[in-house]
Amino acid sequence: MRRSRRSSSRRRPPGRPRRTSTGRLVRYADHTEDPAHMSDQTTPERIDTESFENEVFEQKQVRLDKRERLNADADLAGGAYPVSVPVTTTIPAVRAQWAHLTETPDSASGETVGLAGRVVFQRNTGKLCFASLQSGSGERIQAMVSLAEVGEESLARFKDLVDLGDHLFVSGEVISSRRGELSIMVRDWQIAAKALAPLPNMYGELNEETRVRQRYLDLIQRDQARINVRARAAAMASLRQTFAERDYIEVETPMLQTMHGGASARPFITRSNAFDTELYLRIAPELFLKRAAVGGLERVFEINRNFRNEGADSTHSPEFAMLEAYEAYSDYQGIADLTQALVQNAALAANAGTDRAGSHTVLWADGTLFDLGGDWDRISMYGTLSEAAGREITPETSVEELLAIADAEGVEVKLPNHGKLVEELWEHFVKDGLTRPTFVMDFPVETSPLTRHHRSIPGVVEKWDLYVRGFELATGYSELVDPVVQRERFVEQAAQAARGDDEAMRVDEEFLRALEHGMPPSGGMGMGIDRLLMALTGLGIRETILFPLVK
RNA sequence: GGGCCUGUAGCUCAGUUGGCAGAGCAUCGGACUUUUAAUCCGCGGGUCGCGGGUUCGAGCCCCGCCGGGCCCA
Repeated sequence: MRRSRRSSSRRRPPGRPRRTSTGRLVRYADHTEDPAHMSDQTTPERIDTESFENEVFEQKQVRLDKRERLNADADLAGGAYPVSVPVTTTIPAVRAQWAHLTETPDSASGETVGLAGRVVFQRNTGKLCFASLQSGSGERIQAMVSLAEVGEESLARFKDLVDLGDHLFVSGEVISSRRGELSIMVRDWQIAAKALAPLPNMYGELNEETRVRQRYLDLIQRDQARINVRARAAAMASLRQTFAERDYIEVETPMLQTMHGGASARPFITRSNAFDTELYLRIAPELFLKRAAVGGLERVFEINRNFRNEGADSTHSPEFAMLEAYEAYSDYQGIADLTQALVQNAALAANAGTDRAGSHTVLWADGTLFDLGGDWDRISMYGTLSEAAGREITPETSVEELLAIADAEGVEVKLPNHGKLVEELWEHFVKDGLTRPTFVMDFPVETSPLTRHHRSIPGVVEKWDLYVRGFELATGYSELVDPVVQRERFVEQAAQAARGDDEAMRVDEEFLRALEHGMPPSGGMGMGIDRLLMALTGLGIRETILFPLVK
């Protein structure tokens, strides 16, 4: 239904039509442009549908009208959006303290509390109204508004002004209802914040796109959405604690870089007005963390965002959180020990407060129990590839021979060289067979330009990939610290870039200059934080990121 | 980049062979002092993602574009 109203003097010029997520055009008066509070109290804001076709669907118009009524009889501190409400406690605290009341229906505590929550269910009868209030944590408590307790006027106002989705403050006695529901028998109530947009159905699920685009609704509506956020926060805190226990220092290195490096990936390009130059969003923090290591930060880590201008799917996001850590006088074996501890401690943190507390076995969203405990296997890339392919494959195996195998197996490799072929073939033959978390050790040299050559096997580098749940969760190295070899590797990468490999690195003179001052022998590691959460929760990457990039 | 699926009311979704645009919840009006997705009675609410085309007639068929998902490379 369309409401037509005469506008007051503050009529806006016609705004551009807004487009909803489904593409539907909606026109409405933009109340957010009001100079907030004074206008709330003084200016009637009416939607004018006659001259400007500002259209607001009925449910929103009803709420806009209620907002005005709330503001009309309130002082500056109150109205539809009061500056504060006098809470004395929280919904979870009341539930915890008075849980026993539910065992004896229709009982009273004698205690008065003030609390607030979002109205998620409403059951209004003639002289007794029920509202379920939900806290941010998802816990609920029932408010009961009775004619006998609040009087006719307050009850009528409640029924008139309170909608599903509003934040509501109630003050009253903690009781249990006749059905045993823990409740507040309201004596005073107040809108804590008026919702103009209607709450989605609280049963059933939002569709996947709405869950991602309007995560706030997802968080209001779905337990798992709240659990995911908390699991991520717990895992992050756990990572930092594990590092702190080992005397690591956390640093933050540049995200805007004049030269991107530290990984094989295509960068986002942006522009600095001040420097009048192109800048890259970093693809990895590695080259700065190594500068830190040169400077004497012997145990250093960073948890922050990287940006890679590549495809987005269920395991890749253009921006993603990454952990990198470097430890002087360690190596790729030592850093594997650290990585296992980081992940296992994070699993403990994710399980804290569940029935799996103290266990390394995590529960995935599909119901699978996945054991991250124990010591994880460390297998050889060339060894397991040879075994699976049924023929000996070594760093000496020729490109021609590898290409023949690839062709026979239908494996395509862009710009093939020995290293890329071995890695692709390994993924083809071996990767999918891994079920337990596994370190895959000793990679070909071509694809690892920042890694030290193996101490005893020619042609391979001291690098591992950690596979969990079928994807690469982390990668670790004995770091290359020889500046002469590092320069040779950069030059080779630059040649590949010149041949059209836009993932190859460029020669980074500033980084080389730092290395020439001497970096201690070190183990280094990088881990995808989003992927860690995927391993802990069994979710897709868009579920582990609170607000994933959407077009 | 290719293939398949998908977009309809505030939310979740139906929509038959091309023939008046539907349901549940939500909203609006009414009844109800113990409800649990309350119930009962009644009324509204639509740029069918956008733009073309075919047709007497398009939510449906065809073409293009946009958004989303899955699979493949």
